[in-house]
Amino acid sequence: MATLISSPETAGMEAFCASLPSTATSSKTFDRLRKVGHYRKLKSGSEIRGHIRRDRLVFLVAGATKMVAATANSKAFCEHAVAGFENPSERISHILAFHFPGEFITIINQADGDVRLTALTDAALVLFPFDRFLDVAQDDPAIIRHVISRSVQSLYRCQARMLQITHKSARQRIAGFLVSMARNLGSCNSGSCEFTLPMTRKDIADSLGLTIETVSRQFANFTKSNLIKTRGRNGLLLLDISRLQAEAG
Amino acid sequence: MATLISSPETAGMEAFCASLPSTATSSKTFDRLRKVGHYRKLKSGSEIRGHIRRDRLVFLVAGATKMVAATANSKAFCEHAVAGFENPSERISHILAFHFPGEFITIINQADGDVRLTALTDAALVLFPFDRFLDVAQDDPAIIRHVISRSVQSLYRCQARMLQITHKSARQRIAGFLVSMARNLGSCNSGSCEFTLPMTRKDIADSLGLTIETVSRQFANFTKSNLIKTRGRNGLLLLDISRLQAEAG
DNA sequence: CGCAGTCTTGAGACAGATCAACTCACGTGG
DNA sequence: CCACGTGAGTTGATCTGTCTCAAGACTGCG
Repeated sequence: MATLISSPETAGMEAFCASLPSTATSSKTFDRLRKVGHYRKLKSGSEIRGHIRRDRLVFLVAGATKMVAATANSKAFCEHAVAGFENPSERISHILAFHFPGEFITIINQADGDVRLTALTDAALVLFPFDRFLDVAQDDPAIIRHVISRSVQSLYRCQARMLQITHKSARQRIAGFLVSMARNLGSCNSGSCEFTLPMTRKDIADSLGLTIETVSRQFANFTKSNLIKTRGRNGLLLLDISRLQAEAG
Repeated sequence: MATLISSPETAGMEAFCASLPSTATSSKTFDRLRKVGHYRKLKSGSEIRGHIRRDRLVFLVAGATKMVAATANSKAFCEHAVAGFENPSERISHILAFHFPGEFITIINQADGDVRLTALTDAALVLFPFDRFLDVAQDDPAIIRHVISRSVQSLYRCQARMLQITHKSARQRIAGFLVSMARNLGSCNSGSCEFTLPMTRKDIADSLGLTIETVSRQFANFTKSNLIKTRGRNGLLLLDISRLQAEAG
């Protein structure tokens, strides 16, 4: 059990295995999963493309990522070439989710969906070809259930977010976003909490279906209401999470 | 193989089994699934509550259903008592999805999510306790993969819908909705198509994040544009699905 | 220190929500 | 079979929140 000081790679795999339910029968399964998985580091801003041939299951070890979807008509994306040449059609991009350490991410290779996983900070992940992962997981009831359970939870969260986006005001959406970030980045559910946002205003806007201007205005409003304080560009101090929670509705 | 004339119940189970991938090994699995599943008819308007103890997997044999989510603050729903006593807070309800024959539906028992499955028409379904379904499916690689694949697809569709709802105009959303209904209710992807909508304008509005008035106005607009014709309250004739598809963007 | 890009702030426009009145479809009971 | 009532749907007038366009301020990097 006591592991020797391990290489980053091994450490990543260990983190992944630790997140799975540990059953008596599964140490062999873990070994097999280690062989199928591929450890990888991702520099901030770099990405995994959606046009991969096979579906992938990704375990996020460290850092933060976003999943970006481009709609069909805005497909004429520049290839991220010079970085910052804002194509007007880029306005129509959308962030499906942010991810934090310990999460499973499913990248599926759907016809129209040009989906990309982009690192918001330097990140470490373990990549599995989906079918090969299943080949191994098949033999371990606990693991396969874990994967199904995660998948169902993702669906549930997606639906909850849909509710949020559809029937809530900009102020409510931002409040909800901040509470969620407090949980993910500051591990707090109440009181006050300080952390650094890994994403830009545009990322926030794109994930909530708003514009950067509206996001900025709401940050200003919350500051006026003494609910938050901004620290430079990305630093953030939430003063009363419970009240923010209430604002989110 | 040649089945005797079967009771409705048996027919329902057969329809369910037929939807699964048929592998050589699985006839025994089917028998076991039949034992775990519970066939049930649902009268139009009646529902399966979310406060069930265990997660459920539901297979829709016939009819149409909607999955309704009530947000936390509108929890003071009247218990559907006299049916039609419109509580003002009912405005804040949302339809997560419509379902049509052949679909798998997952009802999860989440803390805040007061989720209900309601029949839009008389419907027939097969209910499985999720964990018992998995107990059986576990032994059949093809089936467990099928379930995972369906689940992942649901997630994908949810994300696609999120895109739709977030960045599209009312006209685009309705166009997309109509095309989708043509596929589900009329089995057509192009040309013209006639069918009866099983849901009300309010259902449509709630599923697209609009108001009934806006939905109504868009129907009127499409009629003026010679894209659709309404036949009474629920009858609908789509005149040019391709053009509607284009309108959806 | 200066530049580039992000973020903030303001003024105006517009899509869709809201409020309100009206019409119509459909089922019920005479 | 038709008259009637009720809830669904339509249509119109107005209002509001968010987007859009535009200018300016700040961060953080080279």
